[in-house]
Amino acid sequence: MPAARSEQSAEAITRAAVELCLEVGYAKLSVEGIAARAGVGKQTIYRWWPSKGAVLLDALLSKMTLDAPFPDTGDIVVDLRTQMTGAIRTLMGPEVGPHYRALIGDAQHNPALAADLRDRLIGPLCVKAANRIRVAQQQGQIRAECDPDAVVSLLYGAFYHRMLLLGTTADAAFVDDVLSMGFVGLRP
Amino acid sequence: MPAARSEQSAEAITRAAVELCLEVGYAKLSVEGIAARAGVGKQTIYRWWPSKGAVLLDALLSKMTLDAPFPDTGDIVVDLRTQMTGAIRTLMGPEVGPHYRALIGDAQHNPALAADLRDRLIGPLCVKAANRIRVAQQQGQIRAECDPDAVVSLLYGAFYHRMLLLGTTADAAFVDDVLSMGFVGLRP
Amino acid sequence: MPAARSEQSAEAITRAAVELCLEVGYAKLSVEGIAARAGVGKQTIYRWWPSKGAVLLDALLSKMTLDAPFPDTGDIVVDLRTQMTGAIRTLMGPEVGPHYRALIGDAQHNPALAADLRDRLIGPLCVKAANRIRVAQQQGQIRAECDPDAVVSLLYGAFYHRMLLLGTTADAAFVDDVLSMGFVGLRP
Amino acid sequence: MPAARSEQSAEAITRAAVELCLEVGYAKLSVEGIAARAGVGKQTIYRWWPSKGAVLLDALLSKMTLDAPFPDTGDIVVDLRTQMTGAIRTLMGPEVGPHYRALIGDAQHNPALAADLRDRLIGPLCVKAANRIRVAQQQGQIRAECDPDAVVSLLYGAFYHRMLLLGTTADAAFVDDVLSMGFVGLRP
DNA sequence: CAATAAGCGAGACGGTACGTCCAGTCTTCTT
DNA sequence: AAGAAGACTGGACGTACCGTCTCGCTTATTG
Repeated sequence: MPAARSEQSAEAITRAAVELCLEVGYAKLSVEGIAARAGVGKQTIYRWWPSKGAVLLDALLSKMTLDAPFPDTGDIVVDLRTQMTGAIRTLMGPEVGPHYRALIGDAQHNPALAADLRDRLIGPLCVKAANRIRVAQQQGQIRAECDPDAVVSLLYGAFYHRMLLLGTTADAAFVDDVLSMGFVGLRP
Repeated sequence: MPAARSEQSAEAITRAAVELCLEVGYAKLSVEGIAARAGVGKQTIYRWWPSKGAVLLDALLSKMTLDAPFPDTGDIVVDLRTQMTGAIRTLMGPEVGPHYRALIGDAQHNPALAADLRDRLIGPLCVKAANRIRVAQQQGQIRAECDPDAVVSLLYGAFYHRMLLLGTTADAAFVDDVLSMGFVGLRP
Repeated sequence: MPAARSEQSAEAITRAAVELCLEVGYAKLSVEGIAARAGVGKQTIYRWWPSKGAVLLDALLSKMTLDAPFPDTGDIVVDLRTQMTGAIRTLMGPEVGPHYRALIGDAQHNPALAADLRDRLIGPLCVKAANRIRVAQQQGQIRAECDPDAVVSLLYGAFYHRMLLLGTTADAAFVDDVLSMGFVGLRP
Repeated sequence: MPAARSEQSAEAITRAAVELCLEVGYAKLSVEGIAARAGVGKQTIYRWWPSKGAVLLDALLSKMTLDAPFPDTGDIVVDLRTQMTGAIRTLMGPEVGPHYRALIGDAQHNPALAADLRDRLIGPLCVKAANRIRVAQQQGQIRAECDPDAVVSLLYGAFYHRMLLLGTTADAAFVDDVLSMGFVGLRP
C-alpha cells in the first residue's frame, strides 16, 4: 500500500493560501505562489485540489463551525437575528470576509468551484435556515403561503446585495432593518 | 492633428468580446483573444480600456437603455413589478445575463472594475429605484421608517441571491413572491 | 537474512525498457514509464540501476554474446571482414541498433553511463580487435609501425561516422570498401 | 508591419547558452536557465529555436568560419593534414569541442536536431572534403575506385571514434598516423 | 519456528523544467 | 496621431519526471 497523504503539507498549503490571499489579493493569488510559500511541490497541491479557489474554500471551511444548529428559542425573529448577526460577523468579518467574497466572485465563472461552494458552504446554510422557517410556519409565526426558500433569498439576499453589489458591509442595525421590513412588511 | 478614435474598431472590439465570452466563457476570455478576433492591435484595446472586464461592461451598457425612467403609475407595487420583471428579463436573460454575472464576479477581486460597474450600471439603477421608493413613502404607500436604500437591498437582493449564490434564475412568479413577502410582510 | 533480488522483476524491467524505447524513443523514455510498464515500483529500478541508460545497457548486453573470441583464421583481412560484418549486423541492426545509438548519444553528456558503456561494451570489443591486429603484425600482415589502437579507430571509425554523423547504415559492401582502402591504401 | 527580431536578445541568448553549457554541462542545460541568464523571456527563445540544442548549434556556427574553402595546394595529403589539424583544433578544442560532442550526442535521439546539425555543419564539411578528394582522384593522387564519401568516412571517422566512443582527444601526431595508414595502407 | 531483515508494489513528497498562454509595454510601418 | 501587427520581458499555468521517502505485504533465512 502507498504512502498516505501528508497532513502536515495540507496544513501548510491552506495556511499559505490564506496568508497570501490577504497579502496580495485573490486575483494575484497563484498555485505557484502558494506552493512556494508552503514549501511544497506544485503537484502536491494539484493532487488534492483542482484550483486555488478550492484550496481557499477548504481553508475557510476548516475555520468555521458549520455543524452548529440553527438557533431555535421558539421565536423566529429572535432566532434569525441571532443567526444573522453571527453569520455577518463570521462571513463578512475581516478573517473570512474577503476570502468569501473572492470565492463567490470566482465561482461566477468557474462552475466546478461554484458547485463546491454551494455543496459545502452555501447549500447547508440555506437548508438549515429554510428548515427553521418551515418550523416557524407550522407554529404560525410566518405566513403559510411563503416559500421557505424564497424567504431565505429575501432575508439573506439583502446582505449579499450590500456585499457583492455595493461593496459595503452590514451591521447589527441593518439586521434589525431587514427583519423589521421583512416581518412587518413595507406597507404602512 | 490627431487621428480620431476609430469607432469602427471600437465596435469590432466590443462585438468580439461579447462573442468570445459566450464561446469560451469569461474566465478564458483574454485581451489577446479579443484583439485577434476583432482584427485589431492589442494596443488599441489597452489605449481605451483598462481590462477585459471594462470592454465587456462597455459592450453591455451599449446594449441597454439605462436612461429609461423608473415607471411611475402612482402604485409602487405595480411599478416595482413592472421594473423588476423587465430588469430580470434583461440582466438575467441569455443575452446579457452571463456577462453581467461574470462582471459582478470579476468585480469582487478587481476594485477598478468594481468601481466602474457601480458607477455606470448598478449605482444608477439603485438610485432610480431608491428615488421611486422615496416618492412612494411621501405618498404613504411605504412606511416612513424604512430606509429606501435598505428597501432596495431587500427587494433586489433576493434576485441576486438566486443568481450569484444559488446559480438559478428568477421568473415573474418569483417577482410576485418577493413583492408579496416584502409588502405584506412575513407575519400571518 | 533478507529476501534476494527478484530476477523476475529484473527481467520485466529490462524487457519494458527495450519495448518502451522502441515505442516512444530514447528521449521520451523515463524510469517512471519503465516502472509502470514493468509493473514494478520505481525504487526497485533505482535500487539496481543508476539511470535509464544503465537499464538499457544491461538489456542490450544480455542480448549479445560478447565473449565470442575475435575470429582468427590466420588471414587478418578475412577475419576483419567476418567480424565487422557480424558486428554491423548486430550493433546496427534493427534490434539493438537504435538502442546502441541512443546510448552512445546519452553517454556524450553522462559520464557515468559513458564509463559503463566503455567498460562493458566498447572497451572489450576494441581490446579484442587490437589484440588480433597485434597478432597480425607479428605475422607480418600489417605494418609494424602502425599503432594497433589507431588501426582500430581507423577501420571501425568509418562505420561510426556513418551511423552517428550521417545517420545512415552500412552494409557488407561498405565493409569491403573500408578494408580495401585501409589495407591497399588510397594511393594508386 | 510588426516589430523586427531583436538581435540584442539573440546574442544574449546564444552567449548565455554557451556559458551555461560550460558551467553546468549540456545535460543540465535548460531553456529556462538560458532565458534567466540572458535576461529574456522563455517565449523569445521558443519563438526562434525549437530546442536548447538548436540554440547551441547556432552559437557554435556563429563562432566558426564554415565558408573557408578546403585547402588545395595540389598535394592531397598535405591539404588533408592542414585541414584535419585545423578541424581538430576547432571542433575538438576546449571552446567548441564539448558543445560539439554534446550536440552530436543529443542528435542521436532528436531527429530535428540531427537534421539541423547535418544540414548546417556536418554536411557542408563532408561535401567540401569529398570534392577535394574527387579532384585528387582526377589528378591521380587517389585510386579511382575509391568512393570519395567512403574516403571521408574512413579518414574522419577515426577522429570521431576517438572522441565519441573512447572519449579521448586527438593530436597532430594522430593526424599523421591516420594519413599514413590511409594512404600507404596497412599492408607491409 | 518465530523474529527479522531485506525486497517489493505502490505512490506521495519536494523539486526542476517543460512548452504554452497571456499580460502589458514597446517598436515599426501604414493609413 | 491612431491603428495593425507583432516582438519583447515576465509570470503563471498544468504536466511530466526526477530521485527520495514512507507504507504495508511477502519471502527466506537464522538465532
